[in-house]
Parts: sequence; structure tokens; C-alpha cells
Amino acid sequence: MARLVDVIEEMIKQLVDENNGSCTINRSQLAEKANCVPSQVTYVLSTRFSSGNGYIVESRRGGGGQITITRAQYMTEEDYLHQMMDSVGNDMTQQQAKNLLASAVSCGVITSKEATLIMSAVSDRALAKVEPDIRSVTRADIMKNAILALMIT
Amino acid sequence: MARLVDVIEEMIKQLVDENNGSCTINRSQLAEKANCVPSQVTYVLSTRFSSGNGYIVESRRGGGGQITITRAQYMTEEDYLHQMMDSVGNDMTQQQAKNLLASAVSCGVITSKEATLIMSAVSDRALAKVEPDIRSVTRADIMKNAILALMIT
DNA sequence: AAATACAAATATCAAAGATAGTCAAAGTCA
DNA sequence: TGACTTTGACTATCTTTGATATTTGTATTT
Repeated sequence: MARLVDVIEEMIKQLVDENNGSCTINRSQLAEKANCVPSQVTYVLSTRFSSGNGYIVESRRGGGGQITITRAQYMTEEDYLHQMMDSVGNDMTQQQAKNLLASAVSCGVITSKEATLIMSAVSDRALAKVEPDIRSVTRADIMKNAILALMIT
Repeated sequence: MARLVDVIEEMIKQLVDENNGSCTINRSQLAEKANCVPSQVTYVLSTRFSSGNGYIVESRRGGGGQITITRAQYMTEEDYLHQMMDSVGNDMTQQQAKNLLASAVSCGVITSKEATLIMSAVSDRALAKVEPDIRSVTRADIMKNAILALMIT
């Protein structure tokens, strides 16, 4: 009963790992392997492999079309944090925060302890008493401040 | 004729015990087992498994959604962090937060980077959009979650 | 060679489905 | 009476699916 998104995310990460940080896939073929519709792959790419997550995704349509996923590796810590900052919009869900931090940890930009700390600060639990309609905005504010703190330390 | 809350609390605690201090549940399924509405589970989690009670609760909505409950295991700086936790009341000013963190740093319980991180999360700036009358309460909530995070890392 | 038509991909977007959270009203108990 | 519990309707978030749009390569026509 594993989530499809997790399965696909894992498949892509493995391909990237196996190929020295970059892989090229055919969307329909991958979808067939994962037994899902092609747009599901697009969804996974946009939620788990965005630039805020430290990946570059390039694609081409038409005959012989393909998608190339590259893990950004020659990025300085400062650049990474900068991208991270940019990818935090006006608001942010708990899940988005978790994904963002997980990627930063796996890139070695922050420690898992730091990630846990930040996550604890932006969790729904911590923000329970903040009015629901500004919670996501507050989460984003806290996240941005935290990233800033990481930059200057 | 035990109360529902007690039944559910016991079920969850047993699961946590059986699984090495951490378990993942499906809210609806647990509710069905306990023969109650799903929101009752949420109620139990918020009244009996709060961070003040030494538990961390994380959740995810949507397909394959789930709730993970983890019991905090205190480590070497247990006493200090515990005291720290106790000293955070219901609410907390920015200055109080700063003082608390400063002493923790000087005791070597946390690094100054960690302190900066936490401070950034509870700063007035990060909480600017939270209504003033619940800002201090929110700050205290975040601080308690952060201390808890330090305990389990 | 340029224009056109067609086929072969990927992208987009919105609806439907699957969970969990919120909130307030009603119930219960000391 | 007041604090805690129980319930359920409504909301928020995340995933899955599929119809439609867009882009690109290639074959065909002029």
C-alpha cells in the first residue's frame, strides 16, 4: 500500500545515483514501469525534484522527447541556501517544509539535527494556536528566517 | 465502562511500546478499532501526546496519509533540557527566549548555531503575522517543540 | 527548399479520491 | 457549574487520474 509518489521518487533517485548524479528518462516508459499515468511522473518531479530540492529538471516534448534529472552538485552552500530561500513562497505547508529540509540534509547543507530543529519550529503542532488561515504564511516566515540564520552563521 | 480517551490512549501507548518508541497509524483505521469517530483520535493526540507530554506527533494528509507518534528519549543533557522545558511557561517574550538560549549555549548544551536557528524561529519578525495576543503563546509553543527536538536528536 | 500535415512525445489543469485537521455544539461527570 | 469528552459537519492537504493543450521531429507535398 505504498504511495505511488514514494515509489516513483525512489525509482528516480536510484537512477540518478546509478548514473553519477544525472539520468535521462522517458516519461511514458517510467510511468508504465510504475504502473501509473504519465502525468503522475510530472507530479513527482514537481513536488520532489524542484530546484529548491537541489535538482535540475530539463525536458523536451515531441518525438524522442525525454526528461533529464540532474542533482545539483557543484553548488556552494550559500547558493543552495539561496535557492532554498527562493523556493519558499508566501506560504508553505508542513509537507513542503519537510521535503525541503530532507533535500538539504541529503545534500549536506544542513545537519539532520538542524533539520529536526527547524521542522519542530514549523510543525503544525508548534503553530497550533496560530489562526489556520495565516498558519502557512507564518510557517513560511519562520522558514525564511531560519534559512537566513543558516546563511549568516 | 472506560472512557474512550483512555482506551485510545492505551492503544497508542501500547503500539509505541511494541515498536521501539515510535509507531505509525492510520487515523480512520484506529478510530474503527476503537469504535469512535476519527476526530476523537485527534483529540486524544492533542490532549495526551502533546510535546509537553514528551511525544512528537507528525502527520500527513491525503492518499496514504498517516500519523507518526514518537516518544522522546532523553539523552545526556536530559536534565538541563528538562529544566529548560519546564521553565518555558505558557507564554514567552522575545527577550526571555534570548536569555534562555544564551544560558544553554554557555552551558554547552546547544551550539550557538542551533541557538541562532531557534531564535530566528521565535523572533518577533518571524511571528509578525501572528496576532499579537497569541504571539507569546505561539513563541512558547515553538520553543517547547524545539527543546523537545533537541532532546531526541 | 519551404510549407504543411501528421505522429510522438511532454505539460497543464481541474476533477475526483483519500486522508487528516478544525471547530463548535451537545453530552457527561465530579 | 465548569472542565472534560464525544460527535459530526465542514475544511485543508496531498495524491491519482484523465482530458486537453503544447511542443518537436519527420514525412509529404508543392
